[in-house]
Amino acid sequence: MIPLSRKSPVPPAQCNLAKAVDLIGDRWTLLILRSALYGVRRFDDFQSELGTPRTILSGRLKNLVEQGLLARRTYKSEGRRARPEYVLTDKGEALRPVLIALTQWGDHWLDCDGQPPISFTDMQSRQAVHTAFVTDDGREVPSENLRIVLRR
Amino acid sequence: MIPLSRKSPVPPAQCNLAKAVDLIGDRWTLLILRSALYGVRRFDDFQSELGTPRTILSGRLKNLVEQGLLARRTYKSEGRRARPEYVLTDKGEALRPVLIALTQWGDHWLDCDGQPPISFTDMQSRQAVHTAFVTDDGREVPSENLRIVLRR
DNA sequence: CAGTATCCGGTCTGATACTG
DNA sequence: CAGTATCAGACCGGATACTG
Repeated sequence: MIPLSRKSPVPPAQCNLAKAVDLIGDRWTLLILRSALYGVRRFDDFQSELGTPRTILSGRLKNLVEQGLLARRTYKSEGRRARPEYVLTDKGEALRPVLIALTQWGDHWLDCDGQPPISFTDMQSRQAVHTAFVTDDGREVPSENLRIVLRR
Repeated sequence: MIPLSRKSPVPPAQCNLAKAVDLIGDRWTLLILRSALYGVRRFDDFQSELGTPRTILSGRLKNLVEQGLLARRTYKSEGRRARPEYVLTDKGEALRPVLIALTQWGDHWLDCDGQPPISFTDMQSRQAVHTAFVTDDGREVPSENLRIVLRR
């Protein structure tokens, strides 16, 4: 078990986790990003899929654009009217591991009865994939073996 | 870039990500779990570290206990009065990879100026560690190579 | 389609104070 | 220490209606 401690090694205010939570820690934002990671780009597609009130969705998208997780672009296919679309930036895409890790956690711990509705495999080997900690030379490290290193 | 899609392959309502967001998707809960992962266990330690209003903290802890992420126990060291403490369950501990992945995302994308305040190494080899997707036989898979598999 | 404008009711928030 | 009680204000969520 984790040893008792009176204080975290890094105060929460300095921890970027706190900032990340400010950004994406609400009921809709993570779900919007989920949809975006699956390729949804248009206002009404987000809206009908998530059921988000339009006012809220509008605000969340605006905020995600301001924060640089989504880019608002104008898309025009021939013979059709131009439409805005919201596509993930690199910064937004980089959240994919977080979202997948959380999804897998939910599949394992929140939905014990059935099979998880979704899983992930390596396109090449077709093997199942899970999230883990690895060293830079590719060895997997169990989470009990992690040590925290502070910068001074 | 992610191909355009009108709908996610799994509707959000069936996705356990949505349930997970309901559980931990608010300003305080993730931060409480962060502290817990660092070994904080006591009400006032959470409170003074996070600055959470006591009423809120009380409610969040209660909720986390109900959901099975924390267990409320009574701890007594000799010569001292018994105290309640909140310790992570296995279910709560299992969120560690999610929290670390999000922390590392924040360190990389939110804090471009400085060094990240914290990093993680393998206790044994002392090498730096990052979160990644791996196959069951331990090969790392880049996130572009993930394929979604739906259960029918 | 892709939004903005408004409005109302509810929840969250945070401060203060009090108890075992 | 570890909470509960109370209260005012901010913010959020959802419905409805209206525009380009």
